[in-house]
Amino acid sequence: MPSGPARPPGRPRAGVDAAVFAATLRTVHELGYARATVERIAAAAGIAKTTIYRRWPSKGELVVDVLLDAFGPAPLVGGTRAEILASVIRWGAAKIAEPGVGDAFAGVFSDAVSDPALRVVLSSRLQDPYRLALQDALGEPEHRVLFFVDVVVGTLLHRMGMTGEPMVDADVTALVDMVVAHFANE
Amino acid sequence: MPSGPARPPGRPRAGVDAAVFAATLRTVHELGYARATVERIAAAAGIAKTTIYRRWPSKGELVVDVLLDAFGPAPLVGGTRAEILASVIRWGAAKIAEPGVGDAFAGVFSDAVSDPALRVVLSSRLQDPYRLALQDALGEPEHRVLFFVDVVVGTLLHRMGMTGEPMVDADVTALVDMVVAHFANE
DNA sequence: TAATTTCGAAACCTGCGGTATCGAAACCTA
DNA sequence: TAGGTTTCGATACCGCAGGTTTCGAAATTA
Repeated sequence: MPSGPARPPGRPRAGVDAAVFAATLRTVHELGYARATVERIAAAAGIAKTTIYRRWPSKGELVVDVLLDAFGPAPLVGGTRAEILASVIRWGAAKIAEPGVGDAFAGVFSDAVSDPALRVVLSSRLQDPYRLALQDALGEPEHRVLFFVDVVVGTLLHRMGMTGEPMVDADVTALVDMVVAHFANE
Repeated sequence: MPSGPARPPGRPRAGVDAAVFAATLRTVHELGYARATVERIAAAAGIAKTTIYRRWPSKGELVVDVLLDAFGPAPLVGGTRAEILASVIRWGAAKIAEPGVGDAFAGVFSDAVSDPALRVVLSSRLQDPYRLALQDALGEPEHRVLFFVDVVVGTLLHRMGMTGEPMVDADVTALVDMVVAHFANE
């Protein structure tokens, strides 16, 4: 028998992560980021507020985990550099357009502006994995990929923040054209 | 006699706007947007918190006025379309890099994400004047200029929000190159 | 059954945006 | 100088959200 680490004594943790993630997106989508209080999210997930704070140290870090779960790994397969760039931009735009995802992203980004600790979490846990994967897939230096992320994510979030609606397809296409023309030169 | 509107009776309003604007930028620069409370801003300006709330209905609208004062009119003089685009991008980047301005911009933008009323104010009082001036100077339709603003402001604010520092000159140049190549085609 | 760990419910603290109150100060008119 | 009007400063206050503490009940192992 592969005697894995024996289960420790005591009541086991309930598997509530998926329910909390879904409840967070639903609540943020319905009420907006600021009115989606931790207490309301817990109620929507059918658990107690204290259970959330036992797993996540702050609302911001909870939302970072929600976004990691919502985005998943970036699809970086593709032929030419232009195709890779276009597909990752369209993938990001589509994810941000999903109910609650854009609001959650803009909200946690906003919180991070005044919270250096959260900014580190956002940068290291959410941005860095995609940045490293892009550096690898494109063979670009770090600062060029960081600029790419600033342009794509910044543009999509600015539209979301100013209008409350995700960017329409025609403008996503313009973004793809502009960015690909700038980065695809070999 | 040019009987202008006679001064109404009662104690005249003190001219505190300039002091409040400066105190807001200073406080936001030193403490960040969230910790720059209205009470601290008032203290830095040497006035009472109630005096601020007599003039501005909310912290968000105060900061919008601060930004209007800090940015001033956009410099849209210039020869070619490319020159106009480049100069307005560099002007925006330089303003956002001024102490407190970038933090205040990112902060009020963040607040607007969850506050539709503030979003309307931000859009109509801050974005629209520059958008209209750009439409006029470039002869571009509204949706193209809105896309331009999303790209430029979104990129600059994303960099500011993720790193806490304004965008360095080399990256501003890359932004200029990319946007000009996309928009300057006649 | 005893020990251990998590859960839920509730009370609680802190800080901030925003409001209400009220006496003092500054101005105009008579 | 006196009276009316408006703004100012100080203070207390309210609502709400993030986050903490407490404690008894539930779920598991040994």
